[in-house]
Amino acid sequence: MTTATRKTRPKLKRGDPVLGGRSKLLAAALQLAATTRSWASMGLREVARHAGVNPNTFYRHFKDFDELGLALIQQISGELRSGLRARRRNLTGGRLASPVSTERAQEIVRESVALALDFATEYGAAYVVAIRELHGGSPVLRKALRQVMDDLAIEMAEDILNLLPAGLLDERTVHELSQIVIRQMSFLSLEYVEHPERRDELRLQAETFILMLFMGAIASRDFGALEAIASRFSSSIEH
Amino acid sequence: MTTATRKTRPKLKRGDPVLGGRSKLLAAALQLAATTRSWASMGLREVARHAGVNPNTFYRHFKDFDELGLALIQQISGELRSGLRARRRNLTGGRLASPVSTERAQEIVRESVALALDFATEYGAAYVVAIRELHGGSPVLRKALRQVMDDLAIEMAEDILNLLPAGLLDERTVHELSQIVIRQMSFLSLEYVEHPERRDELRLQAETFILMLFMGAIASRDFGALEAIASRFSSSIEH
DNA sequence: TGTACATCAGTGAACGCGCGTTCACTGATGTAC
DNA sequence: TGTACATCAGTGAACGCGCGTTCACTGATGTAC
Repeated sequence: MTTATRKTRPKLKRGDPVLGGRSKLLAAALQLAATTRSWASMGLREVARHAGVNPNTFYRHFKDFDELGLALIQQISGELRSGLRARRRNLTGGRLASPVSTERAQEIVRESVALALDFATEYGAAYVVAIRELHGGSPVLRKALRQVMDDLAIEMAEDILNLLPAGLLDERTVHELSQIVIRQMSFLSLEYVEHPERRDELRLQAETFILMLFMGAIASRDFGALEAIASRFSSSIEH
Repeated sequence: MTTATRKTRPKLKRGDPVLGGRSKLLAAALQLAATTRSWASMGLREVARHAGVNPNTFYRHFKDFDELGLALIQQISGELRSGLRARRRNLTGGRLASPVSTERAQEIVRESVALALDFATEYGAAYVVAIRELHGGSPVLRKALRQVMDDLAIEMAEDILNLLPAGLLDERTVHELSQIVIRQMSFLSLEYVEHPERRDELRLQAETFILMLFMGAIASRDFGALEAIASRFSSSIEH
């Protein structure tokens, strides 16, 4: 062999960001998946190239792409949930009084939606990839991502149950509504990441949707009263 | 060259299904995309192999995969919409009277949800692929599929506007609600295609969701009445 | 009704390229004594 | 505190394979006259 010019793990100067091949690969895969095509269509060499790393380095850390994907999901969902938890403490200030003030409810919804959109800004690439792969090709990733969504829904349901006057809506209903809201918000967040200039429109749409859904749940406890409201707002034109 | 055994277009016997290479490729691509991986990760040769056709035949009909995908979308969305239109005529029997009967509304929702689920059964593979590629890798397909969803929402909004007592909800609101319902139903339909045994559960969830959403829209026209309902159902335990 | 010809829809062979994976190697880091 | 050694995280070269694409060809179908 000639005089060895073989590259090896480069010496770190003090203060350098410690980005080993593993982190580089994770970041490169996320970025590629977000900007280019789907997870399944990425190539090992392509990711390694973007990470500036030998293709072989992949095998040092991951068995296959699913494993890399799971690592990414674990990392980011962890950040996201701890971040959500921290910021949520600021806005849930004790249970709502009964009779519920619609204004106060609107305020809470507004803050929560803003929170969700802020996170979409912060984790744009991850959002895009996560929602794509939620329906995507790999069953392993799909399952993991559904779990993340379910966990979010469960936390949201807990918050709401703590917030609503006791007895107004039962636990099961609140959990189902939370799931629906989380799903819908994933749609809207994606739309927002792709078109940030439509923030206000999307924000308003989300707020209205959430309020209507919960109001409907409450109103459905008294069909009679609801029908009375409806008849007051219908024109008398019939046939 | 030896005695030519080169295959060519096989002679059709009368009564044979006329499945040219084009149709075979469309069917094979749909099936592969539904059962295996995502659109972007399919290969030309792979699809041709499944179609039992020379790889080259692909180029006789399509420039690339986007073109094949668009052809598929056009074909299936056409079938779906004309099918929907036909079956819908049976259930929209004139405008609802005012005061609205909650029972009659429930009935209509029930029939509509059943209709949607039936179509999901019929077009299972197409549903899976469509919803996957709605967030998928190809911008061309994504755009086309969103258009399909939007068109569905528009038709749904028209139906609802014809059904509701005039003046109860304005056009814009109904259209937004329809969009939300279509999105949510796409989620639930996918779940249904993957777990047909959960039909009843999913059906009920869909019906409840739709009713609550529209009831909420109606109830939100009178916050005062809504707050009154809420206070009647809240426990007196507060703090 | 025939006939000449263009177009269509298929074929097989061949190309070069990038891919995933394996191999043998190497220097830095961590650990037992 | 040194030292010997195992493990870790990286390297480059090489493999065989499947891929997309191009080429030249062919028989069936449609069309103009």
